[in-house]
Amino acid sequence: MVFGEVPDIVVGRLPIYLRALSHMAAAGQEITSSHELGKKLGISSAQIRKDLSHFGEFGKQGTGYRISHLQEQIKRILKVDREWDVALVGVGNLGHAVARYAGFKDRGFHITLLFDNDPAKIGARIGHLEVLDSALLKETLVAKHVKVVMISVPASAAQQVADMCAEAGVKAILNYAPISLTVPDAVKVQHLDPVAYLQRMTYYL
Amino acid sequence: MVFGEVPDIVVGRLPIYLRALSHMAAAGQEITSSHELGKKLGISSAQIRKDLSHFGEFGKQGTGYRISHLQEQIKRILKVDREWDVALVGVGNLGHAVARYAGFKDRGFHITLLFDNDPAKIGARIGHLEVLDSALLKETLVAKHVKVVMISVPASAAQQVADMCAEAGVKAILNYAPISLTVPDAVKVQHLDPVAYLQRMTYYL
DNA sequence: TAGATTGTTAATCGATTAACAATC
DNA sequence: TAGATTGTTAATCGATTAACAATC
Repeated sequence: MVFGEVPDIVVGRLPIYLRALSHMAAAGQEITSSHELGKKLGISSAQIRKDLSHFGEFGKQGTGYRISHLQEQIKRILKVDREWDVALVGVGNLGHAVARYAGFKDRGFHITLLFDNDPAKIGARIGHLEVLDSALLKETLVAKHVKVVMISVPASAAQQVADMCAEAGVKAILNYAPISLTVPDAVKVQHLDPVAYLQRMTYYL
Repeated sequence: MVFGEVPDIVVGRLPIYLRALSHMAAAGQEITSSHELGKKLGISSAQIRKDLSHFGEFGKQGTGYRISHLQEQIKRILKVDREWDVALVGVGNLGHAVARYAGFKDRGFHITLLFDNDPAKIGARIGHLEVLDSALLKETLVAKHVKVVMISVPASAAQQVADMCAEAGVKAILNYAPISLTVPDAVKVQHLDPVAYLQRMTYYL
């Protein structure tokens, strides 16, 4: 049933649904139900139906959801029915691995720019991309209209990089550095700190 | 004030608080307040005080929190006032970078075992660790009493690895593979899917 | 003391769940 | 038709916030 204020927590579950649907599709499955999906994800079927109802009606009573159709719809809602150019800043150990990771392309993201400030890395090639000087970061992001950036520089440099991204008109930052970034309201940030997730689990041990 | 059922969402914020406190401490700061911490993290001061109140009283009226003391207390609560042995399964691109990442050690985690099922990788060394055959995974985890595992194998193999970990008595799994794992209730899982986070942000673009 | 900040309570706000009519 | 499952409403549950007495 639609519109306006969809809770962020609902938006956050859509990629999870999409991921599960992709696996079902890859296994040749064509139809699923809120019950099946919920069981697979450890979420109640009611929640899945409620979440989806914020955006429209995608299923059929008595039958469930056609997987390909639901995938298309969620991709459209999340705006990953296209391909976003992504810049990656910092190509140390982790950044290098991120740059080589093949899993972005078919889920809506294309790494098109690499940056580092280490003279030993600038000019090097990773795959078919050349590592550019971070000094060119802001102007290049502006020139190429890049809206999505991944940051994998050391924690000490991450805020500064984020500031430059925000000034360059970037709207989404995925931060691999173990530090909480502060950005303007118009910019979204997600933090990817593996240790924080580990610590969250050790509480229960 | 204290005990029993602390909401998981509260537990999940403690590592974020700890991370911010570490940065303050590293900058030489000795005291902070719920207001300052909240501002830095984009969280209300009331929420921070409420969260902490689940575990005890760590501050002083009129003054705030002594950073070193609050760090110690949160580390104790999260059980990272010790060092956990961690096994890493899968040392491809990403796993290799994870194995070399230096940021685990001083936050409570020590990677002590590496596994892969690729004959070309088994026996190789990464840092001072030798890559072991995944065929030995279960028995080795049992023998070494490993409770924490990171999985960075392809999505197609992740569930199988998770199953073996659960059987081996592992209690916490950090999953880098882009798939939702199903595990027994006694096992905690956290998923680290960068693309899911990116998709969550493109919704707002 | 005056100012500041905690820990806690109660009120508000929002998210999840249960239930069911509609309908495939 | 009988069985199944959706989309939606209302009830429940839980988390966040506002406010303030206590007190450093």
